[in-house]
Amino acid sequence: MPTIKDVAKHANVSVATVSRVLNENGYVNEDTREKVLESINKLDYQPNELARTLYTRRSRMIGLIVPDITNPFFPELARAVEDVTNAKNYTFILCNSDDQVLKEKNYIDVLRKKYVDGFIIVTSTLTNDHLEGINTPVVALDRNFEPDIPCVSADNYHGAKLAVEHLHNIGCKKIAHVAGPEFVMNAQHRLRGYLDMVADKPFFSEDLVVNGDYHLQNAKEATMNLLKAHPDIDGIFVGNDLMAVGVLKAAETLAIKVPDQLSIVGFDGITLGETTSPALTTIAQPIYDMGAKATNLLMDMIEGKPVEETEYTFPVQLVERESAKKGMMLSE
Amino acid sequence: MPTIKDVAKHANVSVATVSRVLNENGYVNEDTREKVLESINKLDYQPNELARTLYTRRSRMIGLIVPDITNPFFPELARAVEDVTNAKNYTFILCNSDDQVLKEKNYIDVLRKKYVDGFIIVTSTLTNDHLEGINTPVVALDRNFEPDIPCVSADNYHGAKLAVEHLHNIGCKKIAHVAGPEFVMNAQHRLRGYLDMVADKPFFSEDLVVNGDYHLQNAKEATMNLLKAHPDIDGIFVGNDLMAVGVLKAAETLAIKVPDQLSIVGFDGITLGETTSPALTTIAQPIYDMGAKATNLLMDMIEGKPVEETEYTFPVQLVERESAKKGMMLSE
DNA sequence: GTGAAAGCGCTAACAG
DNA sequence: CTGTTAGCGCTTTCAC
Repeated sequence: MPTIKDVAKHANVSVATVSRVLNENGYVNEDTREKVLESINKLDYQPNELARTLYTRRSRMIGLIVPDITNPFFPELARAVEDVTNAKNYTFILCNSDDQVLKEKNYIDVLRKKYVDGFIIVTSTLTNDHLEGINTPVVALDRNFEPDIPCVSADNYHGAKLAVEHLHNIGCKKIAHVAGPEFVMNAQHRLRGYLDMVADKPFFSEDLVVNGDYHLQNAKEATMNLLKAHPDIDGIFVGNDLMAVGVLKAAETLAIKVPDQLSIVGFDGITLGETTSPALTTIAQPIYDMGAKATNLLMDMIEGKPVEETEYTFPVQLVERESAKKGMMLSE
Repeated sequence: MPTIKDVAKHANVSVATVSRVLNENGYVNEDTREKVLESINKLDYQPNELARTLYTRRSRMIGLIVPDITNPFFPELARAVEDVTNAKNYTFILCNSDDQVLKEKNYIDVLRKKYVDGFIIVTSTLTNDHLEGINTPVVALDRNFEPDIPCVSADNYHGAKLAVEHLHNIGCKKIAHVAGPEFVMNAQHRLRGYLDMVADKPFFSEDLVVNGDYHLQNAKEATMNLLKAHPDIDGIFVGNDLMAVGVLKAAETLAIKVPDQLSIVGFDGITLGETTSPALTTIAQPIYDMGAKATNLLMDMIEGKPVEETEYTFPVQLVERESAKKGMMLSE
């Protein structure tokens, strides 16, 4: 691999001059410019990013930290981040935290040592203390974790209300909620949305809310218990689509027909929801747009552009598929 | 951030000495060692990986290139790679190629400039020509693409036979195949396995094989056409689980009952297959083990250990769930 | 306009 | 055993 020195020698100039044409910075005679460019071409010279980074302290890499890469929501998000970073000639590094602060911290440490230019973090457990002394730009995605860190997320509260409202509209008389982990901000908002819709209804009692931890299996088990204790539940709003699949499974196991006997509405709008039987009615977030927005935002911060807002909330949307339909109680 | 110089000054030694205790290499007096260690602690010094890399040409990073991060198979694989790289103090960079040589090449270029120590590549389109001049270790995963590149994959051919055999055993009389892309090696092997089992059967005709391109939607459409043309098909071996979900969908759309009227066997053993209704009978690969093996293999190559074998084939296994069951034709 | 030289933070001869 | 020094490949003052 040729170095800048080789190019300089070949073109009969100094390395400084080569560097100047490389970075299009400083004066350089048109003729020598041509000469240098020619040498670069001839030698197939590629600047060494690393050496560059060592000096400039910019690596053109960003880190994306997500809690669970096997939840399809995050690959879809990652896909957006990838496209934007690529388009801007950046590289992104995907990190999986399992929602463990320790792993998050570790990744941040490792990546900072590699001079990454910024982080996009999906986290519930990280606080400013962990970020202390980091002057690397950070944007929060999907879950906001510190007031002064720009955050891109969906309108979780409103989405939850939308979901419950829909279940109500199609005639459900007793609506339960399978929630995400308590420590996850968006799960809280979704829960709150649910509660604000049903808390004053006569059918409501606190044990209509169970915890599924954003995991399929946990959701399935929690739902089995829920449905056994309350056989008259006819609608469930589930905190995310992955868990909703678990709820679907639970219903199947108990031989409860969806949507005839039980209507289910999920949250997220991941592709997985289209493929279940019945296909999942859900509150869809603009996943790709959110990922892209977060990435663009981060790039702007990296490039020193001022960030106007600190909170970007994306609208959500009810997607009617099969798991929640107007049924027999339509007349209501 | 303190540098090695700061530590040297603090400990009243030269940078060389600090470097020596850092790398545990060369002689250094126990007392001065202590002293240096103390300074390192006091200053909370962290060696700059980048500067190190520039000199050693080793970055402790590897690249993982996969064709489609939104196919759950690959996150599961990535998960294994992540765990192993972390355990060995490496970082991995995930790249998505969309099965496009151009993107693959581009990623390889970019990452090489960042001095990554090795690549794990899932590809069908890359050839040695593209890797020419790369003296970075490479291992192929899931799909072998060049004879002299070590490859970790599953026994696709045998798995396919297993699948067809199972369909046969439970009484299927007319077994079709939804294949993956022709240019993908493992898809070829699976197709061959199928053909070797059925080519001499009276029911067989070439149009029992359709192409689903390893995509859910394509598989669904292809299957709709297939089932319309051959309503008497009672068993389908599908090239991967993702497509099998599409096949399930197709059957549902046509009001064909699975497994009562039609048995379906997939391939891969991804978690998604447990969550469909009916749950997917499939040929499971040891996905995590394969990912881990490939990573360990790559690490060994990076560390200069000799590689004994060049082909690591993992056994596959029939996982019986609900989409293929002994049905009415059991008596056969 | 262009080149010499210092330096980004670290490693590895080479002396002593 | 330890320090001096020359790089790794690039960028950027500062002279000329």
